[in-house]
Amino acid sequence: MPELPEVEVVRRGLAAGIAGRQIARVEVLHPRPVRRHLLGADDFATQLQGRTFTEPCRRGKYLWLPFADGDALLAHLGMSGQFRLDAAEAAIAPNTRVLFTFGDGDPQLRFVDQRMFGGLSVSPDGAELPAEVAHIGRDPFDPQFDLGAAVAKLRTKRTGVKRALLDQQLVSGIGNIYADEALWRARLHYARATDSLPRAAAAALITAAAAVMREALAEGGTSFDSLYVNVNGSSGYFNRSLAVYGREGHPCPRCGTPIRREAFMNRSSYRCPRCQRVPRHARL
DNA sequence: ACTATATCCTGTATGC
DNA sequence: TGCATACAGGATATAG
Repeated sequence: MPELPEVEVVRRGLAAGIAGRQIARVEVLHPRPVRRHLLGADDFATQLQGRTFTEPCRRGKYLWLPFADGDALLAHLGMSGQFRLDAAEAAIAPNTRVLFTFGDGDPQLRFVDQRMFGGLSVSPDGAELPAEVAHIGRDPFDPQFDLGAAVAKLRTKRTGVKRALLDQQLVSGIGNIYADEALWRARLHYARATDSLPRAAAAALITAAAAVMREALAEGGTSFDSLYVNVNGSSGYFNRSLAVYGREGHPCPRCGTPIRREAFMNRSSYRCPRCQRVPRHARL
């Protein structure tokens, strides 16, 4: 759901909405989203009081909101996390988990998360790069992203190519939706063995993932329902441009063959059975 | 060391 | 109508 383009839309919304603002009060309405803050919800709220946000940062699907003092608020949207900027007097939406009130008044920052796979925590000295994010690979939007290195690393893996795309330590930011779209563009089956993939094919695959995510960002991200929205509560339009994801039975935009949905890693994978043939040596 | 699987969580949709 | 089940899937702990 929120993958790189969606998280970037949120980051930009936060840049406009909270940079430079000082926190007056934090209220944790549900403890689960702050479970990674090991000192507990009360400490989380107390620690944040009086801090001033600077420009928000992102790597892959991780967000962090640095403070002027060098620490940071670390955030992951998980499956259904949202940041919303709402007037303090506006009704509290269902599944609102954490409220941030600022010294300058409106708007409030609200963290809403239905499934609570995401979460917030304070990362000491995390302004530059939180320790919790250090193991995550650079994403394709990162100026220091190294395509050659990513290709080399992918080809050393002994697994299927979709697993490799979803591995955030290899290339970050890609989730189930953009993995399927990239595989379709590169005409690869998800179970194609990474170690049998020619260098050029691997490069084309990662480049396709970057391209589809860039196009999605330009459309404001992908959304199927109200679970992914920007800080204003509205959703992007890229789902209109998806070739295969969520399109079981619809014709492949390239060859017209009906798209197939298959179980994969406890979730779904969508592919064109003609453009993306089962490889001789499939590897899941 | 590396790869694969189970787990967390809630709301919505579907089947009987 | 009501209850049970499937599904959405990101990241990580744990198992192999």
